[in-house]
Amino acid sequence: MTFSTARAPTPIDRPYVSRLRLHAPLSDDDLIELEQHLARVDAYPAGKELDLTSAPPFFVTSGWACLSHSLRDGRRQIVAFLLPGDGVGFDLLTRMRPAMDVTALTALKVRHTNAAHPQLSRPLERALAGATAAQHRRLVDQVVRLGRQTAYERTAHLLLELHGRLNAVGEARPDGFHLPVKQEVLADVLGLSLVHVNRTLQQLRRDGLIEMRGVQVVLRDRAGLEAAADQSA
Amino acid sequence: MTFSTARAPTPIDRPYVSRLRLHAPLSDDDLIELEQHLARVDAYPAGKELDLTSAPPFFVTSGWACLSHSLRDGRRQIVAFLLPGDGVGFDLLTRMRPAMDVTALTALKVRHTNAAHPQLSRPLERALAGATAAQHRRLVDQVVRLGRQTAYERTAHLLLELHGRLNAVGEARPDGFHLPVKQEVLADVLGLSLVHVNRTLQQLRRDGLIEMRGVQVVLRDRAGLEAAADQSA
DNA sequence: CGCATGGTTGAGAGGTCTCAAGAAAGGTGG
DNA sequence: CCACCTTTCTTGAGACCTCTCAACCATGCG
Repeated sequence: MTFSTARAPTPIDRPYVSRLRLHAPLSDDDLIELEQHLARVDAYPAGKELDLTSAPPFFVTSGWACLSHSLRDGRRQIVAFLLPGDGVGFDLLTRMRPAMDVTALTALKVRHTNAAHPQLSRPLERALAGATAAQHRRLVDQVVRLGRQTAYERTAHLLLELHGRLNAVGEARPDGFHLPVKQEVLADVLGLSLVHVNRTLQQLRRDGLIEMRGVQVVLRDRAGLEAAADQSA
Repeated sequence: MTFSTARAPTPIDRPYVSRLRLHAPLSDDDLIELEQHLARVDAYPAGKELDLTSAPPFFVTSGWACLSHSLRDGRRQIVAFLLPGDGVGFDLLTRMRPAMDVTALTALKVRHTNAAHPQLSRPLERALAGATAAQHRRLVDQVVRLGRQTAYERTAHLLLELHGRLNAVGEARPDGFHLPVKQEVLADVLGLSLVHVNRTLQQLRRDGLIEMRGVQVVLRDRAGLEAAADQSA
């Protein structure tokens, strides 16, 4: 993956473009401007914790990361997944330092802005604000999942969320996606134990809602999943 | 409660001033400017749902409200409490409309800005951003509570959060505060059943951590509560 | 081939839920 | 000021969901 050409960015190489375009139309000029604000590329191995204290905002260009908080006794809650195309450090939530860890869940590549507060054009700002709003909406979803849904419902809902997000940046198949994290990580997102995540996934499989071949997830019955995920008022 | 005098605002009448001053120093001129942006006062009875679709941002001046989401089958999750001094609609989170309800939990008074996007001075903007950041931090706390803490821990943590927030706007005693909501509401915030909230509060009482005389909560053993609330990494 | 890692299974314990009823508190009209 | 009614809190008992502990299996890799 290379970032040397500023023109004609392709969605594949630039997931953040796909992501931003969901929230506001961006002209070629906007994209060129965006590229000019982007500089340094960093890569991290899976498991590496990122230090955000002094780093400018960045976009995830490939791989998965997470925002998490750990309790004294080792319990960990993943607050949000950071997927390709996601911006980190642009908003107050992801710039929040104290007591929040950002960890690479897989091999991770990120692309930093060259300034802490890049001065962006209106459309870019609007797109970024839209992406931030979407992130906040997902955080609310996460609260509802953890507070009021069963393991089965939570899992169905999360799988749908992940598929939707990956699909938006061209990283999903129409009916499935690559899930590159251990069940332990799913447990930490879902607020469940590893064992129960395993059993819940099996139940979803037995019910014909999903299929899992290794790290590949197939959403076999989307309507069923959506019914299980509930969450609509 | 009157809002007619623009000068010499007192923290009691203007909880949002206390709140904002936590996050940035504000001069008298800043406060005068703020007052000029504030207009209409609305009052709502307990239980009333607020319509944010077309309303400009506002501050809660007295009473409690909440941001919540309900599932089809009636389960409700309160995402955040809105206490006196809290701003609503200034940031992306609380401006978020679809599928989020804002409900008055007690008799409520709010003070609207007269514009949807008031143009504020630097210090005011900084203070508002700080308040928003604090709100996001609390949302993360909420995720951790719901995902990884026991009923006992959640409850202790919430009581400390509420005391801290009320204290910051002068609505708490040093060792306690007025808790104007039913246990059912606490249940919906804590992701627990009403019955279990009741039992958990009793356990906290039996352990000598708190005291509850009607709606008055006394934090009898702050160190014990903090230990129980854990959540520090 | 053997180890390491991650997934799967079983069994029992524990936390939390639901249902249901009884006590306390608060408000209202006589 | 009391009687009554409603709301809220409290308590009990059993069911259920999820957890922990502890193996065992599958896969991949040196």
